[in-house]
Amino acid sequence: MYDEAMSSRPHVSLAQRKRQLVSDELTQAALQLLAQKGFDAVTIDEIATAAGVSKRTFFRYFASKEDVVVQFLADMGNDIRAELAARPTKERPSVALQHAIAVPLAACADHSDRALPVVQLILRTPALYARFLERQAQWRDDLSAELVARLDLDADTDLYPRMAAGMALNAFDAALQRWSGSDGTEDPAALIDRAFAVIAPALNAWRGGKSAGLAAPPG
Amino acid sequence: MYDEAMSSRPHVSLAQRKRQLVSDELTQAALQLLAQKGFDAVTIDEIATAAGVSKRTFFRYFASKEDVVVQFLADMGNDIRAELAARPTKERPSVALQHAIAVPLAACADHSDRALPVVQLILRTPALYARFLERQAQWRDDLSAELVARLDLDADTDLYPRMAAGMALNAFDAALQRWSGSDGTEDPAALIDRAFAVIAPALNAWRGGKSAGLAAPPG
DNA sequence: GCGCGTATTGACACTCGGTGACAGCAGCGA
DNA sequence: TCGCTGCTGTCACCGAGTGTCAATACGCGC
Repeated sequence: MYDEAMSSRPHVSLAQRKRQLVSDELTQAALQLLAQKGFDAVTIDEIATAAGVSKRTFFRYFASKEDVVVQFLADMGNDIRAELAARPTKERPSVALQHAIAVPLAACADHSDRALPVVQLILRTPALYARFLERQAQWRDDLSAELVARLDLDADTDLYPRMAAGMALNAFDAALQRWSGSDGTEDPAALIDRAFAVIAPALNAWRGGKSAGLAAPPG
Repeated sequence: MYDEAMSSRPHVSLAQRKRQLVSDELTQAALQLLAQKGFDAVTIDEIATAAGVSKRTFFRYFASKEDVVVQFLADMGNDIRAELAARPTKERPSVALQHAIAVPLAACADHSDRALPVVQLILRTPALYARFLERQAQWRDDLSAELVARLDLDADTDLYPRMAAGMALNAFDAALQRWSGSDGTEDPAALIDRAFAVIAPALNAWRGGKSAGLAAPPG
């Protein structure tokens, strides 16, 4: 994801690039084997051997078998939060959240040749899907915290940020499932549009602050 | 959960009750040990031995270590869908869904002496939470199907049922987390009320048929 | 009461995911 | 060149989960 090779940083000293190389090799070998033979039919020994390292080394790079796959989409969580943080503070939550979701998703869909098989593998493999959902829960907490900061809310009492983050990720999930189910045919941006059309009334109906004031969101 | 012992069914022949007994013993032993020592610190051998059976027998009753715990809340999914199906067809989705969530949750909170520790264990243990989310995803699909039936929608094109089910379970999850975090102090019904107050605008803004509503938020 | 099919169980062996410990080896600065 | 550091492979190990098999207990027809 990060293209450090381009900028001629002096301190990516050999060892670091070596490490990155092993990691990439491992990821590539894992994704290929898993997508080809199915999650349960591939042992970690196979993956490691295919990447030219030992099983022990595999676990020095990834915490679990699920991790290799889910890690592939891991950065998206950070991207979503970063995207939200980058939106104008005054922007309505629905718009900010929609962009925060849509941009990384579009970026993912842009390399659909690599991303689509991974997404399909995740959505079809219960163990992977469970881990994916677990990670989404972390994203939800992150997004919620970001919303609390943006809107100056009280996280301990207000249910809005958590629900809003949940709804946004719900839209993300639905779009991802449709996109994967259509083998990449359907347009992710359009799907996100439609999903947010459903949840927008709730996102925008929020009444700011602790007071039960009816102040409409800035628009 | 099911009280078959009361009705004098002739065909609950000994073997069946024996099986139920072992299952209960296993569940009880597992929940006690896991809540006491933590999920990872307890081996299946311990649980099985505590219940007076072999490790092999444990796996004849539960598919995994996570399953013993999550199974304890498994029926709630069916209850939620049944509750939704039992609501008047003409009732607004927000009201029907709120009842469908609130009733089983209240039933759960009624035996908080048993349920609370289990819920806290699940929410605090990543592996368990992941499995719980996985199960919730199934509930979401079930609820979605029920909504499609109730509202006579087209499941293949309309994102509303899936999003609505997701939002409802989002409310469920948020309420559960608050309830667990407050050690059972907060009132689940009130939490559900507040959560549904957030999502209701979206649930009610649905416009029947295939036309996707892109209207501005109410107000 | 007696034999027989069926279901349940414990014991054993095995695979695989995952971890700790240790020794060997490459890079890099003094 | 020495020594330090980080990465690696090997080995031993534990626990989750599964297949197999013999033994046992239940239910049923006789």
